[in-house]
Amino acid sequence: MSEQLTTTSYAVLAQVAVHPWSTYELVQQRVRYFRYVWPRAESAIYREVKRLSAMGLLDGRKEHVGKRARTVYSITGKGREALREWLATPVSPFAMDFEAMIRVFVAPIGTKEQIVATLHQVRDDAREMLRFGGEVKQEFLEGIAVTQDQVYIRALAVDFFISLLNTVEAWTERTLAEIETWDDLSPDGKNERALEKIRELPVPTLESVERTPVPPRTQLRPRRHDGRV
Amino acid sequence: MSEQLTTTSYAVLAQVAVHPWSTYELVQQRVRYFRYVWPRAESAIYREVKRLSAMGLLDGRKEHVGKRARTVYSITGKGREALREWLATPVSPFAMDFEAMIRVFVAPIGTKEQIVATLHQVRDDAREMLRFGGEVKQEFLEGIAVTQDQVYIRALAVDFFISLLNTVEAWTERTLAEIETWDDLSPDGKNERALEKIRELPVPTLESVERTPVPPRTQLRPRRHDGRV
DNA sequence: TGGCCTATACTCTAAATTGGAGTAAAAGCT
DNA sequence: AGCTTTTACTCCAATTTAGAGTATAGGCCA
Repeated sequence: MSEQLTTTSYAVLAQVAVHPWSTYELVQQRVRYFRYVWPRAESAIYREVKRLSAMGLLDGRKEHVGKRARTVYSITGKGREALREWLATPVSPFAMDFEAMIRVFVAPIGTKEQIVATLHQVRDDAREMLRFGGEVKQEFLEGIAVTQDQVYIRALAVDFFISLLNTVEAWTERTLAEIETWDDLSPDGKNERALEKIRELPVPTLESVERTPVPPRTQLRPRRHDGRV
Repeated sequence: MSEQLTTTSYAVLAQVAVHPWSTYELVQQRVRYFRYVWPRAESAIYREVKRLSAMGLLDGRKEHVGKRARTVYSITGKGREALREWLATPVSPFAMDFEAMIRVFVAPIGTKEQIVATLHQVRDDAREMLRFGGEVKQEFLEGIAVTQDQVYIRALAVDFFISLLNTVEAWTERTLAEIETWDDLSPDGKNERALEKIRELPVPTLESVERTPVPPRTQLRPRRHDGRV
C-alpha cells in the first residue's frame, strides 16, 4: 500500500477535520462537502480511510450497535499537519466531464428532438443541483448548518457552486432558444448569424499584427504548470 | 476486449467524423475538440482507436514515411450509425474536478498567502483557457477554422466554454477581493457579513412552510436519472 | 556533413480507480 | 411477524491512468 497522499486523501482528511464520522456517514454526507468538486467512487473512500488510519493521519475507533460494528474516524494531529503542508503545494487545475458537448457537436447527424432532449436533461440536472444549493443557503440563513461557525469560508464555496450552475443553466436556456428558431439541424443560412454570435462572445481576441508569427502547436496546447498534479 | 462503447469511444468517433487523422494528430488536436469537456489519458485514445477499428467503426490505413509507419483512421458507415444511435440515449451529467475548493475549505489552518496563491493559480488557469477560447473565436471570425462550415454548432460550444471560464475567473476575482479585506483567516467578525453575502446569492430558497416535513436524506442526495451512465 | 534537438508515432505496463455485486445486521413499517 | 429500508461495510473484475520506453524523421546550426 502506497504512502503517497492524493487529492482524495486530503478531501477525506478535510471532511473528517470537521468532526468524527463513521465511514458510512462520511460517504453519505460527501454530497454536502466535496462530492460535487471531487467526485470519487464510494469504495475509494472506504479504501482511503483505512489507508489514512494505517498511516496515523486518522484515528479509527470500533463501535458496536448490537452485533453490528462500525468504525468512527477522527483526525489526528499528524493528519492536520498533513493538510497544512498540502496547502503549500501547487493546486491541480479545474477540469470537467461534460458529455453533452460531444452530443451537441454531432447533433446534426441526429434529430432536433434528440439534441433538445439532451439540453433539457442538462438544464434539469443544473436546476436540481441549484435546488440543492438553495437548501444549503437556507440552512446557513437559518443558522442550523453543521459548519455554521465557518460561514465566512463556506459562503465562498456556495457562491462558486451557485454561480457555476447558474451559468450552465443560462447557457442551456439560450442554446435551446436558439435551436428552437431552427427548422432543422442543417447549416443552411445559420452560419452567418452564428458568426455574429461568436463576435459578441465576451472574450478578447488578439490583433492580427500580434498573431502574425504563428506560435508552434506546443504553445497552443495548455500544459500544466511545473510540479502540478 | 469488450465491445461496450463508452463516452470516450463516441468522443473519438465524433472527432474522426470531421476528417481522417493519424492517432498522433487526433491526440494532439483533442484540445480543439473534446479535451476540455472529456479529458482522458493519451494512451486511452490510442487504445480506443484500435478497439473501434477492430469493431469496424473506424477504418485504419497504414501509411509510411520512410521506415516510420503511422495509421490514419477514418470513420465508417457503421461508426456514423453508432454515433447516431448514441444520440437517442440519456446523457451523463455534468461533473467537475475542482481541487481548489477543498483547499478553500481548509484554508484557515494555513496562511492567507497560501489561499491567495491557490486562487491566483485558478485565475491564471482560467485566463489561459480563455486566451485559448479567444484564439478559437478569432479563427472562426477569420474564416480559417477547420470546422468553419459548422460555425452554427461550434458557436454553441465556444459560448459554453467562454461563459464557464468567465464565471470561474469572476469568482476568483471577487473571492480574492473579499479575502484581501481580511486581516487573517480566523472567523472573527466575518460570519455576519458572510451571511449577508449568502442571502444575496442568486438562488431561490423554499418557504419554511414547505420545508416543514423534512425530507429523508435519500431525497436530498442528487441521484442519477434511470438508465443514465 | 555530422550532430543535436525536437516532433512524430506509437507500445507497454504497474498501479490506481471504478462500479457494482455481495454480505449481514438493525431499524422502521404495517 | 414479516417485509422493506437503512446502516455498514468487503471484495474484486474490469477499466483507466500516467508515465516510461522505443524508434524514426525533420530541422537547424556550425
